[in-house]
Amino acid sequence: MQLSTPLPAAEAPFARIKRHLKEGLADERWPPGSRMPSEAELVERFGVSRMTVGRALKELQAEGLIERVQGVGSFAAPLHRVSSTLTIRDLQEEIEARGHRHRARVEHQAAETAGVELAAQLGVAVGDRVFHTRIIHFENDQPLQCEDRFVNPACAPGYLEADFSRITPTRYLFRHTALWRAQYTIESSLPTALEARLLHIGRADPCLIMVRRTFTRNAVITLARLVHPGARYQLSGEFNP
Amino acid sequence: MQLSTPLPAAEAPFARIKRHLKEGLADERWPPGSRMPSEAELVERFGVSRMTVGRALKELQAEGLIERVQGVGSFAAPLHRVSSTLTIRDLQEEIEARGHRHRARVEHQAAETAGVELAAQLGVAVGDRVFHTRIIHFENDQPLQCEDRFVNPACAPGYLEADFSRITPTRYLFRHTALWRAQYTIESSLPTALEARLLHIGRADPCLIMVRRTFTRNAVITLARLVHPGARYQLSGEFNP
DNA sequence: ACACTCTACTTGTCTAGACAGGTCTGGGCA
DNA sequence: TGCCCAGACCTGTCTAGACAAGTAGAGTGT
Repeated sequence: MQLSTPLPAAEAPFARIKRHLKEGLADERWPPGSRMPSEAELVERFGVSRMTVGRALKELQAEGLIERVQGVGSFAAPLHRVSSTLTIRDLQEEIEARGHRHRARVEHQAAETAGVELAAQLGVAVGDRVFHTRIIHFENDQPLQCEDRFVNPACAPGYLEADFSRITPTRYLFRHTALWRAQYTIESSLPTALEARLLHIGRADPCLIMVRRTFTRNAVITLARLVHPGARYQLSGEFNP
Repeated sequence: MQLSTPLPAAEAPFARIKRHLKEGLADERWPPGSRMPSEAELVERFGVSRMTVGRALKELQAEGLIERVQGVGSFAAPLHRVSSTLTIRDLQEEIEARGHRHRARVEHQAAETAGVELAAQLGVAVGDRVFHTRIIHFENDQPLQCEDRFVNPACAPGYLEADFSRITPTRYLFRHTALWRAQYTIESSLPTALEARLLHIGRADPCLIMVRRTFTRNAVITLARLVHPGARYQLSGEFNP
C-alpha cells in the first residue's frame, strides 16, 4: 500500500515559504536592499498563519539573507552575502577530540599596568592594573598555539590564581564570566621573535593569527592574541544555505 | 513619573528561559551529553506556553548549545562549544562597501584536463575537461586576492564565455547554479612563485589562504583557492551567544 | 515654517490548543 | 524465548487570535 506522502515527507509550509523567498532572492526578484513582502501579504498569499510566515522570515534573517526592522519591514540583504557558522572550540577539547594529548605551559602570569593602546582595547583607564598570561598549548608535545591574553580584573578577579596548566583560560573565563558578545579577526602574519622561539618555528614562518575580544553586556572581558604555526594549524567550517 | 519597566525593557519570556538554560549549561548543571528538561517540564516550571519554550530551545539548538532528537529529548551539547557566523561576502561588494574601487584582471581562462588530485576534489573522472580561471582582484589598483578556480563544466556550461572583468566568478556562479553547501579551510602559508609575482609581494610574505569547495545537491560546483597578502587582508566576524 | 498628534502599517512576542510522527518500554501472545 | 503491539512520552509543526511597540506619513494647529 502507498502512503499518501510518497517519501520527501511533504515539505512543511514554513519550509516551502522559505524556499520560495530564497529562490526569489537568488534571482533578484527582490534586488538587494529592496523591500520584501510583509508578513500579512505572505499570510494571504500562502494561506497560512502569521506564526508560520514569521518563522520562515526569522530563519532567513538568522541566515543573513534578509534584514528586518520593527515597524518598517523586511528587506533583501545587501548583495550576495553568505554566512557560515565557524565553530570556535576550546583548543584543549579540539585536540582531545582528535585523540591527541593536550598540554599547556604557562610562560607568564602576572598583573601589569595598561598602556595607552591596551587600555583602549580593554576599555580601562591608562595605568590601570590588568592581568596578563602567556601560555603555550601543545598537541602531542608539539607547540600549536601561543596564547597572549589580557584580562579585565573587574570581570575575573581570581584569574591570577587559576592553574592554567589544568584548565584553559577560555574554559576558565567561560565558567566565571557571563559572555555576551565576541569579535575576532583572522590574519596571516609573521610571529614576533618571542613567539617564534616559543613555538619552535623560524621568524620567517607564516602564522595564522586570531585576535579575539570578548565582552560582557557592558565591559570587555578579555583580549587574546592566538598565534598558530601556519604549517600545523588550519581553520575549517562549512555552511548550508 | 516612573514607568513600570525601568529601562532594560523587561526581558521577554523566551529570552528569560533561554538565559536560564544557558546559565545552567555554563555551570554544568546539565553536564555535556546529559538530558535537558523536556518542553513540558519547562512549560510547567515557567508558566508559559509550549511555543515559547519551544522557541528558546530551538534557538539554543541553532547556536549549537543543545542537541534535540524527535521522540527522545533535548541534550546538552558536547563541551564548551561556541559558534559564530563568519560572513563571507563577495570580494567586489566588500571592496565597494569600503568605498574603494574594485578591478579584476583575468590572467587565465581556459578548459583543462583534470589530473588525479583535481579530479578527486571536483568529483569528476581523471582526464575530464574542467574549466580553470585565474583572476587577480585589485582594491584601488593594489592586488588583494589571487583567485585560482576550477569549475565543474556540468554545473556551469557557459563559464568560459563569461567576462570576469565585469562580474566576479562568485557572483556568476551564484546566479547560474543552485548552491547547496560549501566547505572551506583557512590557513596561513607562503605564496607560490606565480602568486607572489601576481600579487606584487615577496615569496617570503605570509598569505591568508582560503580554500573553498561549493556543492549543488549532488555535485561539486567549484574548487577555489583564494590567496590574500597577509599584510593587506584580514577576516573578521563576531557572535552573540 | 514648524511642531504635534493621530493613524495605518509593520514586526515582535505570546497563548492554548491541535495533530503528526519518532522513540522507548512493558505486556501479551505465539 | 522471541515477536509484535499499545501506550507513554518526546519533539516538530501549525492555527487563529491577541497585544505591544516601533515607524512613517498625513493632517492639524500654532
